[in-house]
Amino acid sequence: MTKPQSASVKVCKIAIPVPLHRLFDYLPPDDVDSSQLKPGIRVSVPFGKSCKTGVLIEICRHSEIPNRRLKAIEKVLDAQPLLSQQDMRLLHWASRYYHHPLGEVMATAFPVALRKGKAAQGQHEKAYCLSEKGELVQPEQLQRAPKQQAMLALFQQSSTPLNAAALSAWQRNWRGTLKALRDKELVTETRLAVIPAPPTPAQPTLKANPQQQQAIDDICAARGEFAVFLLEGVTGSGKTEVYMQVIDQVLQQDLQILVLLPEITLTPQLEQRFRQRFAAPIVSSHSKLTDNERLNAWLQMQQGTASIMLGTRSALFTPLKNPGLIILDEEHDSSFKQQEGFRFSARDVAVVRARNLHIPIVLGTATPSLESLYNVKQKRYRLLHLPKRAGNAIEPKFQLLDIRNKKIQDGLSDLLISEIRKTLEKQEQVLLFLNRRGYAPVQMCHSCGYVSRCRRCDANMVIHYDENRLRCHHCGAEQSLPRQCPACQSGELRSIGLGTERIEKTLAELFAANKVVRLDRDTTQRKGSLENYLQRINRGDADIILGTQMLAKGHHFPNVTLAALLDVDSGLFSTDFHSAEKLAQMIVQVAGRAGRAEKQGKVILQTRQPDHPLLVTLLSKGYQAFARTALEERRLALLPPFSHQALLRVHAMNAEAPQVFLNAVKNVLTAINPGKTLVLGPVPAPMAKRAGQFRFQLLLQSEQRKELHSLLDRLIAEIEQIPESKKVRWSLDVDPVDLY
DNA sequence: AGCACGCCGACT
DNA sequence: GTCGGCGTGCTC
Repeated sequence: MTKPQSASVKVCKIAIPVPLHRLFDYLPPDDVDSSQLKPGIRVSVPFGKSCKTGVLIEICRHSEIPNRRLKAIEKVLDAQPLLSQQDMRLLHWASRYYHHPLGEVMATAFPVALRKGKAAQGQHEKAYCLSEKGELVQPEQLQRAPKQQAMLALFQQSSTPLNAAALSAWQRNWRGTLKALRDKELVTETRLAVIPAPPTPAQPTLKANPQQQQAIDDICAARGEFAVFLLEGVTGSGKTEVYMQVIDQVLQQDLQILVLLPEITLTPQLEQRFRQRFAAPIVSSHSKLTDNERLNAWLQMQQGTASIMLGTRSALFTPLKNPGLIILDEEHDSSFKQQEGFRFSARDVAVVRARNLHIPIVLGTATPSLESLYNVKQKRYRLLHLPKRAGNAIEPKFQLLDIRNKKIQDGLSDLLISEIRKTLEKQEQVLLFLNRRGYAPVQMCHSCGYVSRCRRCDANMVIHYDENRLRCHHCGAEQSLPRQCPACQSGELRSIGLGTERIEKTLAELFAANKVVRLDRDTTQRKGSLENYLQRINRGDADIILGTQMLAKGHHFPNVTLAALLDVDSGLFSTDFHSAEKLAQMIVQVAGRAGRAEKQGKVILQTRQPDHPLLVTLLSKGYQAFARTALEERRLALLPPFSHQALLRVHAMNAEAPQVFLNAVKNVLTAINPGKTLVLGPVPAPMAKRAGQFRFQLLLQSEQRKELHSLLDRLIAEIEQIPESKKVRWSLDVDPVDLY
């Protein structure tokens, strides 16, 4: 039985996570009192053939859609909105600023469990412990089942119940073994309390040096008001200590702290330090946790039962019952910018969030982004500078190693090899950095020149000898490694270029007596394996550490005294104007890994461009000087931050459609453009074909942010009218950081 | 983005 | 004769 529809029927505007720039109208559910329909609650609605979880935005009297076509909300999921009005405002702002559909923006504020419509209730996490029987059984009694034997021993050694995360860290396929032990009633299931056990006694705070104290005082003086601090300090300058002492004071006011970090790899380390220090509930949120773990963490911050959250980019929108402070560490790191879908910058949105909440935010880094330095110049951010701590590590010595016309074996020059040997003889560790994984980026036939290209991308397949496969790093396509040239059937296939896997094999030959550890996405894919490697390295159970990006991200390797970047040149010649900044940050960050104790470190950069101004300025005058020069270049070229950009990206299966569409867009733009905004393109994307899709882009640039944004508003309305838009998929990237 | 509908090639 | 390829269109 349905209610008679009176003239005063209300219409609910729902934000649904689909890439469409509009809200969807629904009738209120017939069994629910309208007082329960508060903006911000989640609702389940029929959408097309399926059901989706959306957020109620507003209730109005009328709909543009004829009433008889309206469907009713199926279910109200929340009694109260889970997000505060301020956070809803922030999401509306982000949707407008990034010109991204509100439904998708709203969805990113919720953990996956809530996006799927789960109730906003904490889930007690499953854990396992020994049964009474299990405590008595000797593992040796399970002779015919070595895996069960090992797991039983693990339980007998552990003083606490083990959860899924702990078991995964122990072994990848633990579920089968666990089931066998539970069937034998040696292990039983328990539930872990949501709130962690009473924390360990807090460690005493260290005595801050004068500069640290100044920073702490400045930040604390801004409590309860909006202020942005750029905390610049090289590795070893004691940034974390500043964070912790400020956090301590915020905790004393019973306020919460949100700490954002670039990658999950850093979270466990910092979490451990925080747990030793604070007698306050700490939760973390990153992609290696299960949906329920992340839901629990989110709810505990929302309800105020946890005081500190450590999380990655997606933790930015975690609701805070009593917000007190936001800390964003490694602010220069480009992983704070989401690179698909809702392409937001967690750093920039975090600043806006702090402003809305009237709380301070601290951006920490050893290598500030040019945008942040510019904001300091504009007096929008306050700079706090921590010099290197006296008595701590000595500045590493840089050496530009000119490898032109030098003998070089798989990317390692003779001079570098002898430096490595010298370091190893002193029982010290070596760190080698190459930002390319796999064995070699190209496989080529020596007799006919055939190259193994990806069928779906404008890219070559990368050789992975370890798995005996060819892989495309852009679409994930793979095939087994051919033994013969597929084109001419000759056996002369060669590996061209370098990857970490190849260097690893060369190092194993050159330094057969030493242990080499390779850290890249291929070797650290498994949960907990990076932590295992890092422990190994710090135990001294590794002599040469070789790896990609992830090496440059803040890990402490106290015994490394030689760091080398095997190929800096590939970073020098990119079309993207950000690349110089990224390379400089990378060099400084890698250098930060070397020589941290009393031993002076050495940093070697292999290059065929020893006179390149970027390298010369950076090495002779330091990062600050480099940044000044780079900013001046941006100013002269009117590039960001001296102008503002938005990139319209388009892709389609059809090769012509993207360009045809963008030409039409350009025509529209010339008609509505007030004149000062530059329209550059359309041009093919740097990788014109990727995963079978043809890609084009159009860049808009303006000195006035307002002008750019009002143009984008009008453009989006017009785009939907362009007939060609139906044949392509398009998206906007506001403040793009890389043009891929 | 999903998802269904719809019209043309290689299979039982 | 059908299964299924992806071009097209729609979602309140």
